[in-house]
Amino acid sequence: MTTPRVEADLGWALGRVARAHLRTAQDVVSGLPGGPRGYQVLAGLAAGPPRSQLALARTLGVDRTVMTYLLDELEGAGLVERRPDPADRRARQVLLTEVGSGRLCGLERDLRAAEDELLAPLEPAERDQLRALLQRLAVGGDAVSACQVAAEIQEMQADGSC
Amino acid sequence: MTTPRVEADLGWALGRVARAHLRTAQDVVSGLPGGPRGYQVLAGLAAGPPRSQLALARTLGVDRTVMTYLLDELEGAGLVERRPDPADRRARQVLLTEVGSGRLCGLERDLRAAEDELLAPLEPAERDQLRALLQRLAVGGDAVSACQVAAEIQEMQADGSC
DNA sequence: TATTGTTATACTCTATAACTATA
DNA sequence: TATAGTTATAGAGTATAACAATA
Repeated sequence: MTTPRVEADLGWALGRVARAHLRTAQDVVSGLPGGPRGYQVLAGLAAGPPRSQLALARTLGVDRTVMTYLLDELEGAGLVERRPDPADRRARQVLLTEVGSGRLCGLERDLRAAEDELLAPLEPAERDQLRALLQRLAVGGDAVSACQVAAEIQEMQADGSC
Repeated sequence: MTTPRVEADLGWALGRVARAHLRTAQDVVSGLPGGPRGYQVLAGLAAGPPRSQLALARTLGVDRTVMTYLLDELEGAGLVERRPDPADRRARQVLLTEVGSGRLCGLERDLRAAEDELLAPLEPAERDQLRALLQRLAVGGDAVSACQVAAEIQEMQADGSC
């Protein structure tokens, strides 16, 4: 054995890849309020019914206090809109504005390109494998949800909706 | 489309999985100086020639100033040892102590078990796939290095060295 | 002049608790 | 009593610059 054993560690590999992706994403979304997190908020709002701040925070894996700051910035930039939830006056619905929707489309394209560069060491089929495996883990291993997500990605690409 | 589009995002999936792994690792290595980072230092020292603090910092992807604090703690706990490099009096060689080596073995076993739980949604073959793909990306896509790492993992497990 | 390791400082994130207004 | 959102504060983690010793 000549190589340090840490390279066999899943946590080490995950950390390195995640950090590398974060650096890439930061470059791509530079200027966007909230950085990569801000992008994820926009993506979390797209293609679905309006969501509460709390629901959004949970999908993104951040505290609800962080969501307040993020949305303050994004709303200030005119990318999202907060409106009271008619069904529950404690909650607020968050929506993507026209501007935000357009911005999201461009960012998704740029990010996809940057990611392909990041995944360059892998064959195209392997990249899809990695995406699929990580998605299944991230959605909680629920095979049905994972399958649904995969179908929607294809749909999205076929649509040309973005 | 009913599910938020963020779930199709690689950065989102990577982030969620990496955070989940970090939480798991923090539980497992609780009490170890430096937490998961401290474990990675120990793993980085195992099965190789003594390494300088800077080399170690680079593999772990942290600043060299962080390495100083980490090693202060680990050395204080008697897990590693710093000695002057006879070939370069600016540098210091970092070595695993007997205690550190033993501690590492136990931690590796516990971590492996915890990781299997984390990867439970995937079939055994898929877990290996994911590990392999992430490793190849993390070592920089160098297929030779990646292959070497994979061989060493098998060797390690066959060895029963830990 | 560049590099290794150390120290001190500042900045960014994150976690926590407290507060309001609703349910 | 519990929940959604906000605000303020403290802590961890990280980045930066400056320094001494050596190459």
